[in-house]
Amino acid sequence: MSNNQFKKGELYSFVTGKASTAIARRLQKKFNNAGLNLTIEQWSVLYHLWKQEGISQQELCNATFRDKPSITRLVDNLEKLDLVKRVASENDRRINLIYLTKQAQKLQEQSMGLAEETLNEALETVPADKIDVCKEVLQIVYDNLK
Amino acid sequence: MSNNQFKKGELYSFVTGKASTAIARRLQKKFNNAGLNLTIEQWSVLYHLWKQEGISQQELCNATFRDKPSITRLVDNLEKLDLVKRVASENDRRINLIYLTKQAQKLQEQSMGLAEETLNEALETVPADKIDVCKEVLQIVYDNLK
DNA sequence: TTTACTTAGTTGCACAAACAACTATATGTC
DNA sequence: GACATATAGTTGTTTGTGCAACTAAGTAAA
Repeated sequence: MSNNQFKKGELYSFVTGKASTAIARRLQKKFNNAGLNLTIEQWSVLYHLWKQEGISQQELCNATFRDKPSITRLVDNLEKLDLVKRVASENDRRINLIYLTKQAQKLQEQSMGLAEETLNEALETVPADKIDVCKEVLQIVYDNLK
Repeated sequence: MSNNQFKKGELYSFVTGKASTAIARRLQKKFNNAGLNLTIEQWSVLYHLWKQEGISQQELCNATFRDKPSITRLVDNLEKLDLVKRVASENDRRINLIYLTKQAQKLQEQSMGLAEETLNEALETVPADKIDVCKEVLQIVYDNLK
C-alpha cells in the first residue's frame, strides 16, 4: 500500500525522534538547574510508582517499555539514591515489589511541575486541535509497531 | 499561557518518545534480520554522508543533533567497521573530513529501503493529512526547544 | 610576535539500552 | 515427588549519550 508520505528528508526526524529527544534534553536541564539529582529515565520509573507503588519490576518493564535488565539497573540506581526500596513479595519469592521512600514522595510535585512546564514550552504556539491529531498519530504508530 | 493539553497520562509518552523508540527498535530488528551489522545511530550518520560526504565531524554534529564526543565515537566505530575514513583537511588541520568507503556506499539502498518500509508499517492506516499535521507539530516542538 | 581567544576534535566518567546467558522460584504433569 | 517448563530478576558485554576537561590548531589584537 506504500504510504508514500516520506521523501528522504523527512524520514530522518521520524526515526531519530528529534522532537522527543529535544523534550527530554530540556527537561533534564530543568532538573539539573533545580538541583534535582535525577535522570529522565529514573524520573520515568518514579512517574509510574507515583501512580501506584508496590508493583513488580516486570510491571515496571511493561509500563516504561523497557526490558528487564534496564529496569534492574534503573532500580539499582534509584535504590542507591535512596528513592525506592525493593521488597520481596510474600506470595512469590521471585518478585520484587518496588516502594517509594519519603524522599521520593517529596520529588513528585516539583518534577511533575517541571515536566508540564517543558511540554508547555514545547507546544507553545501549537493549536490544541493539532496537538490532538499529533497525539493520535503517535499512538497509532506505537500500536502498529508494538 | 499554559497550553493545558497535557493531563498526566499523556505527558509520559511525549517525554519518553514512545513512538520514535518503537520505530527505531523495529528498524534495528530489520537491520539485524537482514544481516546488516549496523546500529541505528551509525546509520543516522551514514544517512547524512550519503547525502554529502567529505563533511567535518562538526557538521555531522549539527546534522544529527549530537554533541562532539558522540560523533567522535560514532566515527570511531564506523571506522572500525571500515565504513568511513577520516581525512585531515588541507586548509585547516583541526578538521577531519569524513568520507565513505565503497562498502558503505553499498549499504545505502538496502538500509534506506528498510527505513522506508519501517515507516510505512508505522504509518499504515494513518491518513496523509494527519501525518502532515503530526510532522508539522513535531517540527514546531523541535524549533521551540532547540 | 607574543598573548588571548576561539574552534575542532578527543578522552574520562557516569548513566542507560539491547541482547544473551544465567540463577532462583513457581507451576503443571506424569 | 520428579520432571520439564515458564516466569522474575541479575550479570556481562557492546554501544551510545551527556557533561567536563583536555589538546591541537587557527585567528585576532597588542
